[in-house]
Amino acid sequence: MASDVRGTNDNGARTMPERIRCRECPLRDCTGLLAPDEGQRAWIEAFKSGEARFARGEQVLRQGVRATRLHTVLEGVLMRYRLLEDGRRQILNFMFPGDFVGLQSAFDADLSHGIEAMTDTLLCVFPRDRFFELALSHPRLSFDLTWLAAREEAALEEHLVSLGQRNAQERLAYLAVYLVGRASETGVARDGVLRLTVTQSQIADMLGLSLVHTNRSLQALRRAGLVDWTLASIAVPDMAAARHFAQMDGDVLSPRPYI
Amino acid sequence: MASDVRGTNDNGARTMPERIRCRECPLRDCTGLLAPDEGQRAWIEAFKSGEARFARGEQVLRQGVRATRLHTVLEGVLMRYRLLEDGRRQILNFMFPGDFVGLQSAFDADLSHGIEAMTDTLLCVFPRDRFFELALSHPRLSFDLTWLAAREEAALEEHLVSLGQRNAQERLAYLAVYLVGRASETGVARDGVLRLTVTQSQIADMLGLSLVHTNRSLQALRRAGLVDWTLASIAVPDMAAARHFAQMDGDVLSPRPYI
DNA sequence: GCGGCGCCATGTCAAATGACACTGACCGCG
DNA sequence: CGCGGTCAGTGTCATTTGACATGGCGCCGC
Repeated sequence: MASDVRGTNDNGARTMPERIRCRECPLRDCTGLLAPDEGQRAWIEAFKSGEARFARGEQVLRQGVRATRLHTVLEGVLMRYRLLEDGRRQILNFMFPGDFVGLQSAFDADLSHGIEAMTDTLLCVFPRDRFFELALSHPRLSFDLTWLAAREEAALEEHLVSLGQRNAQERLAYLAVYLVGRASETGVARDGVLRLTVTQSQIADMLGLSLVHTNRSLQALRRAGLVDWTLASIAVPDMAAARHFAQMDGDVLSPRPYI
Repeated sequence: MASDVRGTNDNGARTMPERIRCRECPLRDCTGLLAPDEGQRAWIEAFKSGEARFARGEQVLRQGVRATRLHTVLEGVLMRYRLLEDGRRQILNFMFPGDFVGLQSAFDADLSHGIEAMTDTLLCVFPRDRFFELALSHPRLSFDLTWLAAREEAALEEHLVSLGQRNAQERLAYLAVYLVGRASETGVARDGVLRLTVTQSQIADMLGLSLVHTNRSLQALRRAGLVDWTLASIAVPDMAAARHFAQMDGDVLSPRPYI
């Protein structure tokens, strides 16, 4: 990777001039994603300003600052979180390949959340300045963004149901199913196993549980054979059973567009 | 109202032929809203198919069915909720004048949530069929929808932070501040008092608390002088104090566009 | 090999929250 | 007027969840 370095952005991450052509986009063959047609690809290619890499643990966007870039995840997994003044942290969602990162910063002044890489990550970079222009001149693009925003909204709603109505074990089962599902869609996981390093502290901060209680509840789920979640991987041996345990109704997955 | 009845939709609500011209839209002078310009107004007027009224307690859209209409709230307050199979209910958000109702149904098959009127309500009705066509031919409209979706997303994130990180009293204070704020923006409340009938059971279902605990925590807040929330009204005597108590940082309110 | 660090695990106790049963106020209705 | 329904409020007790303290284990740098 070191040989790729051509510059450094404000976060210290490696930024590279555009190298991947959209027609060779790593997302193009992903089963869960709906590749843009040739016309759209041309607009996107014109919009794209380059790529950026981040290592696990690095901050992609910081809460409270005004971002100048928009991103699409090409490879890797990220998380979006919100910090309270006294240090409490709420993880809002996880982002997988194809997700559009930073829509909020396209509209708003300061970012109300931060974004951190959970794995080494490759992002497609767009300049914020041209977003307006592009969205207004390319309705299809704008439409797809609306679609993505609606999807994200639906995911947040699910999380909200979890935090509001499910107990600790149900939340954990829900989150495991959600993550493995998202990862499978996007080619990051297969066979109900997701190799991703998530600490129990991150799980706790996502689900509104204490660290200790998260630990105990994870063990209970493991003993029950529903979810086997270790530091480096999430395994859901029986998806249907886990979904039923967490009271998740069938949510139909339609392929997502991406920018 | 009875004299206005011209037809009945599948929910039993009164539907009327279009009577309000967009240029006389009740939203046009609302301080928190950004009225469309003349060009946009023309598209919207062409898109609009009529109006609908609902009384408090009526279901506007039912969870699990495919909706055929999209709405903009003209007058009144609604709530969006999600039911689990065993009867648990999570209230996801409240909708105020200017909000676009049913974006999800523009994309997805079945609705993952229901919508219920909290007050008597007047909605602007759009046919779902033409949504695609219109969004693709009018980028500005599509752009505004993205904007609205991003806003809704931000609200859900706030709620998520509440459920995940705040204790019962903080949640209640947060919700009171949120509701009074939204209502003030949209002209429904003034002077930190919102006259809106919300039962403690609804509050509990929004905040993931039991009914009893909601009751006790409300009383504690009342004794502390932070929030006075009764069946028919929500009063926040000192907004700054309540915001601080709930650890809400300043969120800047920019006027919302509407369709 | 040693110390420090990050993470998981566990024991004990306390606090927050929920379940259940009941009361009283209010209101619309016949 | 009584009746049933809805809703706020309370008392008591159970359960869930959190706080704090501690130990173990693998990893890494020195």
